[in-house]
Amino acid sequence: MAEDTGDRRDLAALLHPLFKTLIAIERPILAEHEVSMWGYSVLTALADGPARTQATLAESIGADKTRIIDTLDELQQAGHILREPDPADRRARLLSITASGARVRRAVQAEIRVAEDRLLAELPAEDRQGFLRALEAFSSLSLDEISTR
Amino acid sequence: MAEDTGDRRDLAALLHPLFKTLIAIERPILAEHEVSMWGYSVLTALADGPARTQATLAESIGADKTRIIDTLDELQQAGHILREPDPADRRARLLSITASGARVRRAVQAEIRVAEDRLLAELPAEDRQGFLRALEAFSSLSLDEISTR
DNA sequence: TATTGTTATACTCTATAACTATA
DNA sequence: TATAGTTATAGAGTATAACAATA
Repeated sequence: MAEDTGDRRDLAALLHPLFKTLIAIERPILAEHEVSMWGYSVLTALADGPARTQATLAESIGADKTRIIDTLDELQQAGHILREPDPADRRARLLSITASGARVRRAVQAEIRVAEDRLLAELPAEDRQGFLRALEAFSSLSLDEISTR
Repeated sequence: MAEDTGDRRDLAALLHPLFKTLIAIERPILAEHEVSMWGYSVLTALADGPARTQATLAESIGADKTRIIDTLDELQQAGHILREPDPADRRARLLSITASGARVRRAVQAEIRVAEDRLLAELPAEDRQGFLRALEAFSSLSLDEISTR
């Protein structure tokens, strides 16, 4: 059986151009729909269900609670999210996605998907499969724990 | 044959935590050897051969010529690179790696490799192979052209 | 006049701490 | 006093333009 002890460049160095390419693919699509990267991230999180506080929402997308405030302001002003004080604890803000927000998120994701598929089509089919499976496998790992071990 | 038209998250979103993990793996190793991320990148580029100008070196590692100047200062002061005016064109600086620089680069890369292998070991063997092969395949693509098409 | 390297400046992101309002 | 949200500030990283030396 072949093992992976051969020569290769650092994974970060290999991944970096790919990552930059993916960001470059997303940027114009997001701009066209007038949503920021963080805004899209928030919409994606809220599409799975409402959030009870801004802090938990921030944490779920790997952001700081102070960093998403402008994002929430924008999304609210655009009518993409609801953001209302929790009657049970008026310190907290209940966050949920609106029909408009859901529509934008779906449109953005669909366009990103098309562009990504065009990129993946450059790969041999078997490598493409392996790549996607490995990404799924990684995403089910708890990378935070691993890196600080 | 199974095609990859199933549901999945955006590739950038899938890649981001992995990329962050890889950076987190590299950071303490680089710190221990007192080299910055850009410094390591420069050493890696020069390990393949000298550079005729700073601008071409910068471009080869995806940086701006103005951005690597402090890095080159540090590497030179640490004795990791040689940086001397080209006798044939005294505007340009000939850049090459020293024995010390090569030693540091090898040590850093070896340690990074060990840590990365530990991470990859969390994946099923077949996914690991597919992942590495896909990365190699991507790196031989001209991603810059693709993203701006 | 063009090119190489350098410096200066501004702009974006991010991290931290301090503040307010509720509890 | 503790917590949720907000604001202010500073720092790192980056991009751009202007500058000095050489061609």
